[in-house]
Amino acid sequence: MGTTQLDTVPEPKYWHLRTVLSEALDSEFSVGEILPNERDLAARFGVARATLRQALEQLELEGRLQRRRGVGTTVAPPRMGVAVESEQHAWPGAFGDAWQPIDCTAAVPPTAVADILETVHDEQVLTVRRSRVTHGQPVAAELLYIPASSVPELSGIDAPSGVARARAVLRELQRLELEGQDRAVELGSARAEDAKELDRLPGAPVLVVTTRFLAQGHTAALSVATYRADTCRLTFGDTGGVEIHHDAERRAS
Amino acid sequence: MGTTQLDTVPEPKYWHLRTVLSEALDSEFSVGEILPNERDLAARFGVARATLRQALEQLELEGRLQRRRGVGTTVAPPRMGVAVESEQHAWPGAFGDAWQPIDCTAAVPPTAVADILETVHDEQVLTVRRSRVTHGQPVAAELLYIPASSVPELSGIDAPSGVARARAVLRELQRLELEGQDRAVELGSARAEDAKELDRLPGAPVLVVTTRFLAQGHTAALSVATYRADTCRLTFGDTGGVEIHHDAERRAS
DNA sequence: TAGTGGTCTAGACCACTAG
DNA sequence: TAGTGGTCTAGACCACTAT
Repeated sequence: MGTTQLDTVPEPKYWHLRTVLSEALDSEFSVGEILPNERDLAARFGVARATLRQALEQLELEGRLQRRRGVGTTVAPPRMGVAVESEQHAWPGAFGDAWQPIDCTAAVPPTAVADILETVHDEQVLTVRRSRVTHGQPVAAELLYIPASSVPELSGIDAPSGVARARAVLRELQRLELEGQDRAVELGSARAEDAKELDRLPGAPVLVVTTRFLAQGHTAALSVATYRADTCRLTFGDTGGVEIHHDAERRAS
Repeated sequence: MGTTQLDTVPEPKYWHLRTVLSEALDSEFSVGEILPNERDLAARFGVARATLRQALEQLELEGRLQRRRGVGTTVAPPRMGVAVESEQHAWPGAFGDAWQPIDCTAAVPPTAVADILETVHDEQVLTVRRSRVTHGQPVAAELLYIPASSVPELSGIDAPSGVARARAVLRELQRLELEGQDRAVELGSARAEDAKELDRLPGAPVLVVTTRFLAQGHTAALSVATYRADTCRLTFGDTGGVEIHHDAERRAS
């Protein structure tokens, strides 16, 4: 037998496979290299394709592999560090922020958002879509919810929607005094819309960063940003741009 | 056909199922309630069990469901907010920190860790295991790597290992002046050891929080904490204990 | 022991990409 | 059009939990 026999608690095949593949990736493959296709790999390891896929899914979740339909499975580059905290204590859209406004609409937000914004449940709020691109790759999609009460001067602005409108709204926000902000990170799965923007399939794992911006004793804006969990490492640095050794990190078992 | 026909881009069954189940959870189930078993559910929706499971996996990833072998699938409570930033600018083990020391050993760390600590690759470092429990439930497991050079006075301490040793090491750490810290969050999958401590299966999704503690111009300690991604929402609050409405948040599609 | 979720198989077909 | 990964099926057996 190829497998160890005296397993007191038999390890699932896919988990063992994950380990074997992981070690092979470290020693025998370099970034960007294409792996054999799933059918061949499954045959080579003597397992069903579904089992092999379970192992590949794990490795993709860990950011080690990248799979693209119609193309193949490649060795992923180390996750890129994406600074989140750098925007601390500044409104979205402040100078130097990493986001690109896409458009702006007025819409009734999900009830969850309405609750946080303390608006009535069927009241429209301004919704700015933004996207964040790093090294030419889309890494995050954001929805910024802004109650009309946060930008009272907005009526004088003509652009009814689109990027111009988005910029105008963000400009108006800067006039308020920012009293603080609040951040949470959790795991989620990409909604169809976000998945498209992030160039992933629906349900892809994402890190959801929810930020509340406080002004005048209320939540003046709420940002819900979804980052690709496979390619991103969110950094919250106190110490400036000190870089952690990514390459090494991934071997940390 | 039971399915809608004019699907221009046919939605995968499991994704549609996820949506249907998600809505059912919102409207027809309450926290802790047990769902019908997978075979029944699959039959009821007219799909194979594997497909049904794909939908359940999604919902579990999103923290909506909890599945336990031999027991069943239950509706999960809202994710709990776990404060990460509150420990800012304090050494691990400082008064009021949320972690319980488990033990302390000396061991050669993974090369990744050695690189960050700037130790020689086969040099032993102190390794403190700690765990974090909230509301009676284990939420995170941590490995704290401390080069011997960070705690020079340690030789005078007798406890060779175990909790006492761990406490002693942490106490020694407080003597250094903390110059800053550095944090990163990324998605990972639980190693067998962590999985056990977190009461999950190996490979379960976790949020890995890596913190570097800087003193004397070097990385004086490195913390790698793995949080259960299904039950935890990591919070980084500037504004004290303002609570976000969890319940609502989960409906935000 | 009965019932649950977890693993695994051996197929089939589909959607997408590139030559 | 050939080859890839993505979806789906209908089974089987195993590990675990409660009774």
